[in-house]
Amino acid sequence: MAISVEEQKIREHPLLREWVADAVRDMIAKGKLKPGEHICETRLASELGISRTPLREAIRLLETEGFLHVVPRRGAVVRDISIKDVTEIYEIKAAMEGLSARLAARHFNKRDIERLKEINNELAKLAEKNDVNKFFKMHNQFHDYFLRASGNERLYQMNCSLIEQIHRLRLLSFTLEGRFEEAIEQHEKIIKAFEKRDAELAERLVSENVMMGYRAVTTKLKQAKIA
Amino acid sequence: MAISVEEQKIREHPLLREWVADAVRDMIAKGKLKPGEHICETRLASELGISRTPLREAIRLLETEGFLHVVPRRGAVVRDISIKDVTEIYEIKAAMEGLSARLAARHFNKRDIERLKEINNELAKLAEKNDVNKFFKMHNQFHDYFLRASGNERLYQMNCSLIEQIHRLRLLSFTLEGRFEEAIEQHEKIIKAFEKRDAELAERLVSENVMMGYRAVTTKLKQAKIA
DNA sequence: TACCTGTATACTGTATACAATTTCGATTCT
DNA sequence: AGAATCGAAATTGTATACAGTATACAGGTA
Repeated sequence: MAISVEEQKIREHPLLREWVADAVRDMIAKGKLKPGEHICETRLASELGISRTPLREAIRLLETEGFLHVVPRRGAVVRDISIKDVTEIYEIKAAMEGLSARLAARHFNKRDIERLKEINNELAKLAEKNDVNKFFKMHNQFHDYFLRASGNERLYQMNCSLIEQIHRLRLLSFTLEGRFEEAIEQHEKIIKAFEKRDAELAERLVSENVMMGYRAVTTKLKQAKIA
Repeated sequence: MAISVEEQKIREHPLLREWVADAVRDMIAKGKLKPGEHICETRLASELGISRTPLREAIRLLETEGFLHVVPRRGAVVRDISIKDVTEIYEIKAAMEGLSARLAARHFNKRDIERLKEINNELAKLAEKNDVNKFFKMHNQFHDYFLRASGNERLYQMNCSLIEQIHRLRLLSFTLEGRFEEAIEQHEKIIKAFEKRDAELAERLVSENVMMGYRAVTTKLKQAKIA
């Protein structure tokens, strides 16, 4: 039996503002809130069955996350993601993930390398099955591994909030022909760099890997714009 | 005649939440709110002469900026900046500023180079006068120049909110013996790299320049901890 | 017709009121 | 004495009320 919306609010999120932020992000991802659309606090709050206070606090969060653009006394509008935005995000992402690889390489041990190999093997299996969703999740785990291992908590958090904005686009990009194999191949090279304890090489390869993701995403984006 | 606090709130900031955020940041910087100290919304709001609503919205902002740590249903505490935090921030800052230099180098023209030289000349003059505050401001302008010229708006914004957390520490670090000269010298090398249109070199030099700032800050920080 | 201008309406910004939770001290029990 | 428990006070979370501002539209004027 389905649980009520009321219960759901409490279950995963002790705080309404976080539940609301997730809900709004979801509405944007699903296209229920369209780019450029103005958000009326009164209406949206009543639609979500809450008051304006937690919604407004969620809006502040979504603003810093880049989902909304807020003009004083005019309210929030859903930000459109242009190719320019995607470029900006990927430029930063490449630098940050590259940095994390360099930092992580300094104290990577055999166990870490093994774990990366395991993940990449899993990716190979999922590629065979052509399971885009699971591949995407596992792929993120690969990258998360050295972002976390970097030991720089801020780096990890900032990267998370950055890629959340392009979550959907990234997912979509994995439906491109040959995308799986390309990623797995590059991951292998990255693992080898870690094995050689070559931090600079790892940094460069990860950066390049990210920028390959960028090309995939923009390819998809252009396809979508035409269609 | 001095204008009232009420008027000041409106004058610079059309929005109370922004005025409040500035005020709280200032209180933290001035030590009026100490690290680890719990923020009581009711009390602080009345102290500032406002209601809890805009204060709460400011708290959300300051949380993402790293000034406060918020535990659900327990409120916000002022975050202490440890050496670990400073390290994290500088690692990211070095990568981001380096990136901005590389990006900016691609479309830097003679006018841009001239401007950088001008700033560095100003810095030399201020160093002579030993004017720490003005030197600090002008120094920031130097770095802001290519952060803006990178054309990556997010990069600029993210870097701003990052260094705001260590504003005071950075200012303090310029009181170190030989810090002025060191900075000016490195700036000259950076300018030369831009002149040569060597983006990679510019990136590396800027990164190194940032990490030199890191060493200066940690030196001061350790001095302060002992004193 | 094009352009003001005034007014009604809708919406955001701020304050206040109420509910739920946590904190802390007094009290009791072991 | 120390641990456990209960309850009042304090504090956060949420809802609502009110005030000020922006928007849209009708009517008037050049």
